[in-house]
Amino acid sequence: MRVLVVEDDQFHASYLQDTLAEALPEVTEIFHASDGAEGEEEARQGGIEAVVMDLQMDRRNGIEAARTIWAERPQSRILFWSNYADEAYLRGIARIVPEDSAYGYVLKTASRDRLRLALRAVLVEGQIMVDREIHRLQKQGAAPRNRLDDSEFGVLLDLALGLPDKLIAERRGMSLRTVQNRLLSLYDKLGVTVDPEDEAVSLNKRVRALNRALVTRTINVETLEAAQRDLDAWLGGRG
Amino acid sequence: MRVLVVEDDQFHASYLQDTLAEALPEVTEIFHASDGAEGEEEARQGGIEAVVMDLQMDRRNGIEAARTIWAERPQSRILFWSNYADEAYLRGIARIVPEDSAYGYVLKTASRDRLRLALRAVLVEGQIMVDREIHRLQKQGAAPRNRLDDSEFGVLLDLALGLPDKLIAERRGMSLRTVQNRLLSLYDKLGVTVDPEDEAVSLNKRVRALNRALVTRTINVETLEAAQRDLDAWLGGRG
DNA sequence: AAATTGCTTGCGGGAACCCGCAACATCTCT
DNA sequence: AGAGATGTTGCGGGTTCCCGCAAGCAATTT
Repeated sequence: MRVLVVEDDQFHASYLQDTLAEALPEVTEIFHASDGAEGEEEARQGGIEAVVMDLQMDRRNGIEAARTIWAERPQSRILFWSNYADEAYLRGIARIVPEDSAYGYVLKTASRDRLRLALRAVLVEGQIMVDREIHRLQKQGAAPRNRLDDSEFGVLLDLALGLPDKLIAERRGMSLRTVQNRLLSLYDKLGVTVDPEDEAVSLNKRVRALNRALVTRTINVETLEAAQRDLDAWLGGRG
Repeated sequence: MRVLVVEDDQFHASYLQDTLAEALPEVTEIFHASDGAEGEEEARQGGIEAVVMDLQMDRRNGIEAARTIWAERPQSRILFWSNYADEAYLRGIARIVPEDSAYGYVLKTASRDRLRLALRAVLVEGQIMVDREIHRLQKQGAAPRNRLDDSEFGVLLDLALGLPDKLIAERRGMSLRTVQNRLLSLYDKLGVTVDPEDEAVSLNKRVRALNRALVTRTINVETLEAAQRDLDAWLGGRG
């Protein structure tokens, strides 16, 4: 089996390669790329179907790279391996994973044993495996009705880009008032409230919503950058 | 010499320790902490005056840890060692470094040689040393008049927290209109413009400003969290 | 069939924001 | 001392935003 490691940190890369070689005897060759663009290229060249992918990388991040790899070879097995358990990454991945592909998500802080297990489960056995830490994150939101649905999340992204209500409405095919309703529930779920204590401080809701979404790790800067590209594309096919 | 390494990534930590031991013969003991709070504690215990400090850490980040270390022992020599060249970190550091302390800033992508050099220059020789990559960042802003001055940066933080003009004015001791002027120059410098091309899209300036500040790495999420704490303190002492 | 619940949409008004205009106050340069 | 250059402040008005209110529509319950 030929495995591609996409990881820009040299220490993590070599650790991964060591663990791979040691834990999976069926691995015959290990390729390496140090950013997303290079990773796509390598995957294409090598006819690779098993990938371990870092998420934060400079030129092109792991999610984008995974998207094109899956677009070209949907049966590829990809194990994501990241420092953070941001919900933003989960949404990004959930959005691009093909119908029945194998993938996994492990934190870099996981023990070597857990990494070995994930490597075997995803790359060899073709299972789906998500780190417990992360799964917890998904659930916790569900309890206090804090979880955003897709439509709210979309509006959040548009808001975060700075679009005015009118444009959001046009883009999402909703009426102005409906967009505003979405915003209201967003404010609610993100905890943008008029604290009964600090009655005095009334905040700018829009900015506050973006702020909260960031500090709760609902979105991150990379999400913003990706959303901006989508927006530009949409504006292009319209103006 | 006793050196403290504050770094939550185990690989980076052991790489640092190796390099330290090998490059600085005058090092007699190496202590290790894996987050800021622990780092402060260790520094206190060990009577440490030379520190290598990661910036992104969970419980308490490097800047905050450095602040308390310097508060307790201003002559401490601290080498910051980080993945990113965010302007936000530079400002954070510039804000807390005591009058004539030795410090340095090296990127994790720097070569081993450069790291060795920085270790010696800062920890042993007591020099100030900033990675070329980062220095470039500071300059580049200066050319096209993009650089924010301190007063603008303060207003940016308040804006990012969601404060309305009136409160910003009160907090910064400026008139309402002056705050708005600051905002105007902020919008200008951050590139929040009405693109003559896309005349159609008029954006929400405030949100857009925060968005731009984030993607240009002028501020980051940790900045936001720190600013929030400051704000809470200020609100507390006001009633 | 009627009632309940949930979502969308229009209307309207108060608040906040953006910003041109103009009057001053400082500081600098000649 | 006089002429700019730069920064602060008040005023006024056009926008956008926030959101209560109520009417309409669909799905589910009783």
